[in-house]
Amino acid sequence: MNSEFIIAVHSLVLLAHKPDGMASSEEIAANVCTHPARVRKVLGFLRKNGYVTTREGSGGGYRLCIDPSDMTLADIYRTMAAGAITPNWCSGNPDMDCMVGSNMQEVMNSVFCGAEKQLESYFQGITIGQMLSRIKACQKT
Amino acid sequence: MNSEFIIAVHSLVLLAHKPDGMASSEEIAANVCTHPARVRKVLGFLRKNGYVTTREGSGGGYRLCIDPSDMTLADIYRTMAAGAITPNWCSGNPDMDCMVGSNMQEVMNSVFCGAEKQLESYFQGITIGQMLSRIKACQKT
DNA sequence: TCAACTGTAACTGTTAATATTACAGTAACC
DNA sequence: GGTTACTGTAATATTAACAGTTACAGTTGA
Repeated sequence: MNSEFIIAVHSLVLLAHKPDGMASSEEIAANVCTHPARVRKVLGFLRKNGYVTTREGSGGGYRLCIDPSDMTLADIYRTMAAGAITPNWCSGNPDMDCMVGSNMQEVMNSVFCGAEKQLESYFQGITIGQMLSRIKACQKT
Repeated sequence: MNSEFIIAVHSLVLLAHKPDGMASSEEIAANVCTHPARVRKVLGFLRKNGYVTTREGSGGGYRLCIDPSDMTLADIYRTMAAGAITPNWCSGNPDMDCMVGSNMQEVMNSVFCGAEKQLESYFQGITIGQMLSRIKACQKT
């Protein structure tokens, strides 16, 4: 899985946890352990998809604009990492003579298409709100 | 998904398709479109796990030693690519003060652990024999 | 006007992945 | 018994992907 998915999820959980639901890229970056510029890039995507609002200028930052219990990891996966488990390397070649070699790409593609759906349906069952609950549960123990 | 998984699946389907169930690394490599040395490395793993037998020397090569309908992609995934969708990049840090930042790794880990299981159960439903059938179906159309 | 932000693009360094080379070991065949 | 055709494996390029960083223009509040 790519790290932008992780950064997005972590950022949203953090925003959901903050009482005022707001934080700057610098504050988020320190919590995630990465560079503020990366956070800005990732949260820029989330803004374009309507998950957060941003305010530029002094005192600005990012704010959650969807109920954490309405936002699933599947939404974030589709936005930030769609196709992440499908390999970018292909075996075989449609132009070759052999039946196996020439059709493998198509069959492999359908296999991974199904795998993506399977993964999405799993992520569909996990919300940002639940992630926060799990974190609270960790804290107690 | 890593390419070794692809190479393994492709090689096994090819072996299952061949009338004598046998091929050399060079022949497989040409079909997969990679280098014979990579094929030998991957099929070495498969041999250690009992999926193929090898014969060195002249006239040697690789031979399938399990019924294609008994071998699932889950078996191959576990052998060649276990943990492939779990990110190697981690956000947060257990030592930090913030509840979110300090527990995110553990929670994220459990999420991807579940995702792995989900993926494996999907792959469990696809056998090498089925892959070959799908390829034959492609050919006809 | 200054200070604190976001939005982006460009660049760098590092790691991971793939391709390639090389050679020792092994078995069949004449 | 020598030659040829293979596997096994390690070492070494070469390339692509990824995370980190810098830089600066644009925006907003005080």
